[in-house]
Amino acid sequence: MVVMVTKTKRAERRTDALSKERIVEAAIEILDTDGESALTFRALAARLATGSGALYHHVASKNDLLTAATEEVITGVMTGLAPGDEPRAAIQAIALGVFDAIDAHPWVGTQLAQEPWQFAVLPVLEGFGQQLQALGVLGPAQFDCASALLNYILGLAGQYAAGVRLLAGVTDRTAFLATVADRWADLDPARFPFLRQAAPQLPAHDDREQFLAGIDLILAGITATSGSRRSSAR
Amino acid sequence: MVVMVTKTKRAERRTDALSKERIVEAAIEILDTDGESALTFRALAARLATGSGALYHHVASKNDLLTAATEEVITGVMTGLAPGDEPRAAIQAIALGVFDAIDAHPWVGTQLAQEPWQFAVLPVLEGFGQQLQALGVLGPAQFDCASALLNYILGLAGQYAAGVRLLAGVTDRTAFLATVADRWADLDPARFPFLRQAAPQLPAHDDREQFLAGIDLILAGITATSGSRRSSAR
DNA sequence: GATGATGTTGGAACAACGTTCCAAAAGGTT
DNA sequence: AACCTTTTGGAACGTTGTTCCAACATCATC
Repeated sequence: MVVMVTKTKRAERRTDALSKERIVEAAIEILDTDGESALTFRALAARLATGSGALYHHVASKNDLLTAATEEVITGVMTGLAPGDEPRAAIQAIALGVFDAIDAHPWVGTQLAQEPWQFAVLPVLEGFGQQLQALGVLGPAQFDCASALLNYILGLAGQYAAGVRLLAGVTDRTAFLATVADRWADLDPARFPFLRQAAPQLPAHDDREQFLAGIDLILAGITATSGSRRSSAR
Repeated sequence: MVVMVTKTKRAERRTDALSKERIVEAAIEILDTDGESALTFRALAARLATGSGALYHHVASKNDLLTAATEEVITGVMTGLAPGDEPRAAIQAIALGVFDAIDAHPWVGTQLAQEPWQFAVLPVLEGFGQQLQALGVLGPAQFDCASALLNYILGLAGQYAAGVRLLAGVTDRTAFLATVADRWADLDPARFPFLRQAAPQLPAHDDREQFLAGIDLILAGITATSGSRRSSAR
């Protein structure tokens, strides 16, 4: 009983001690509950009952903070994956994991779309590459395919995050899509026949399902082009 | 006096008169020459030899300004396309047009990746949809495929723009990619075998070529899954 | 021409932000 | 106790988007 209080006083001295982990955790809470625009160093300092200057002893900048927060979410996604799947299923699992993470934390989508060279994307790209290798994709095509998958996800990340940003309080995504559909339906019929025709299916569609459809499309392309025969549709 | 009929005689009053077109034009010049961070209402007012307040009589907000500038560039791309092409070639032409526009104006990439619901993306999506229809893609798959192509482009747009932002003055993109490659080569071999192996080909690769490879991949997937013949490469 | 009405201009002012600075406090070591 | 290092927290700085408002220009009407 008495042995527990031996060393490491530093960690236990003050329960409210500041640390990068605690700051990132508080930042994620603010981002999740009040949105990206609510994350300011003043709001963060207020929540942690400290001053802005103290935060800068643990965090280099706001960019550093957002990067760390994104990293936290993405590594959580990648470590939670079941290994040993069939390559195609594994790729879908990775993609869906990122999608769900962005669905739960839309600010991650903004961050990934805006800073795609940050560390957080590397585990995703690595995961794609490994599975493509397992799929039998050869040489430089591996990187092309992995990059295509990643770009597709990053594009959707930005789109999804922007949608949430436009909602700004409205929790109903269907209502948002209905608004977009209305705008599409009012477009010039001569210039936008396709969008006018596609508008009705916009509010009804399932984001997650369409996302997976895109992944399957790319996977089908990979299968078609990387096999022994080259399907030149000319 | 009840005489207040508007005659809408918005004639040209002065040659140096302010207008939304002139403001957008000046904004594009600043964005192109000095980068996205250089575009402030003060810098814009200085370049147009006026005050910030005057600008707000023609432009609602900075977002409005960026949206208008992006629209200007994208409509320029879409109207410059030669019609009557074969569908697959037409899709590639649209994609390459957007890619080249982002290459020439990296801030367009930022804008598209960040605000994908703005008007500027609609002509692109419409173009894809029309060509897919011509390709014989049926029903809801049209929208899935068009959306996949668009998301891929938007993801690459953000990635490309972020790369330029990180360069910040260095004109050599190869040098930037070499830096990234070095960082990849230093990764943990146990966790990142694929990226370490892919690193050497990073500085050498052609962005435009890889971009087209991704488009071809998606097109191959479309052909494989939606055509009359199903190329089951199993 | 003079006169209002209407819209434009330009610069000062405001609130908010990220960031820096620094004096006080806390903690650890001798 | 005395000293040094790290941490804290709040004030202050410079910059941003935006608003406000007094001066100005333009034009239909007297």
